[in-house]
Amino acid sequence: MTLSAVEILRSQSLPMVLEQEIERVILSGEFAPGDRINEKELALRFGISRGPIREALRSMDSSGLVEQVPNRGFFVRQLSAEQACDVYDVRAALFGLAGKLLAERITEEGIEKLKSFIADMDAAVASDDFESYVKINFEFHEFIVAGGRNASLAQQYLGLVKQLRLYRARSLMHRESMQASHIEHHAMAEAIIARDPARALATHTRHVEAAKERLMATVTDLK
Amino acid sequence: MTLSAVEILRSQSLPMVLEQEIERVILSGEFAPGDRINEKELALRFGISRGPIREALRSMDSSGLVEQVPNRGFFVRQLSAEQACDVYDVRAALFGLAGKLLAERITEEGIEKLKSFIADMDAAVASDDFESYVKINFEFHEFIVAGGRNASLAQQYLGLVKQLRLYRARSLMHRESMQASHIEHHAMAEAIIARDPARALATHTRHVEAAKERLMATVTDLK
DNA sequence: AGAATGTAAATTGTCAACAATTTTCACTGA
DNA sequence: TCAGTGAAAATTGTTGACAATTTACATTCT
Repeated sequence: MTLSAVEILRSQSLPMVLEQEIERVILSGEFAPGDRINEKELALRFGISRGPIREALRSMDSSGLVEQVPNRGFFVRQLSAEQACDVYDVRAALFGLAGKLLAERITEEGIEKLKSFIADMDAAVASDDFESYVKINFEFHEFIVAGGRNASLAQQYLGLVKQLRLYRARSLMHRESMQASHIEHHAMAEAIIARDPARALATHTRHVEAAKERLMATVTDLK
Repeated sequence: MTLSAVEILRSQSLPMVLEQEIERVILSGEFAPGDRINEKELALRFGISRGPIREALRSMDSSGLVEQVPNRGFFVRQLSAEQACDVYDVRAALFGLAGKLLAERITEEGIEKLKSFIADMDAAVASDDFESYVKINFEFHEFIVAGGRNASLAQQYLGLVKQLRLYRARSLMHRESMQASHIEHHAMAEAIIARDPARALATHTRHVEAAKERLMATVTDLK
């Protein structure tokens, strides 16, 4: 059921749209972590006044994408290696919960969908198609989180993933880690298909922890 | 090390202070869940214009305390029983992580502090002093979360606790559950003192899950 | 040359007014 | 009686202007 154009405009206020746009600008890397955000410049760019811009930025402050310093303005949030580790740990806990809930609640059709994700990634790994793998991998994780049917969890988790993109503002996955990561996917899927919540919790948590370790192994300044 | 008055004023902007004030008004129950928030009224109350009020509300929207409906304004967020359960599940996962981290990182002095919390609550339970128990219990939980030394975790966790106060806007703990709750505290403390992360994870997660079940047992409309 | 100082420019913080939308409520007609 | 209608009032959304603060930079002094 798709909403009509007018419905969308009704449900989306200007600052809400702005939020998505500014988010896009930041996550695209145009504004780098640590950069100061000039309100006037943004207002000019979108052809509106500073009021809605500030509202959108205040909202993004709460969700951890920007930081406000009184009288100095908004800055794109910068994540240190330690902070990124912290976020990864929280993400691991939440993803574990998502796996557990999914194991409890998944439907037969869900299991079929899950299997097709795994098969598609199998193919991508076999043909060393990194681009496809990253794309499917992303959808796979979204599927798991959405399948937990817990709006609070989904919101928090997605917020953390956005925050992590601020760390080094670059890809969170490297080609070399593709196979190792996918082996974990198999263990996760097995637990879900077996509808084993405890095992799903463990495998899903471990998957994010491993991703953290793989990423941190590539940086030198980890204290 | 306490900040000087001028330091505090430097670090706190008007909308930031407003946020705390409005939060206080909401959590105190003066504005009930579902109530519409009149911007003009708040502006008049604090003697300022609507701009900073709106900024503060936008921020609170992101953290889940209010909801904005385009052209209709801000409403105090209302949590259904199902939504409260969802939040509890997320909180349980985060608190489990806090326990795990604390078990890994707690100092000797931390362990002494932990023991004194337990002793104080033992005394409160023994003398059936519910008021004291609630107060110490709150500080005990804050201590655990802070001890995890993970800012992201602490922020998310505290946000969820605030959200839960919107459910029935009333006490999340009843006198009858004091003893049951405290038995769990002992198990948690044992795991921490033993510096056993896995057991800490399990006992802390279970503690919040049990709190959820105790609360939900008192309401009838749980689907 | 380099640090310190003072002034101008730029930027953020706040406000009051206006436009757009929703809500209220008296009125009408079946 | 009550659903429908339509203006009036109230409320939200947005803007441009002004005040407060910070930043940039040229000047001075050591």
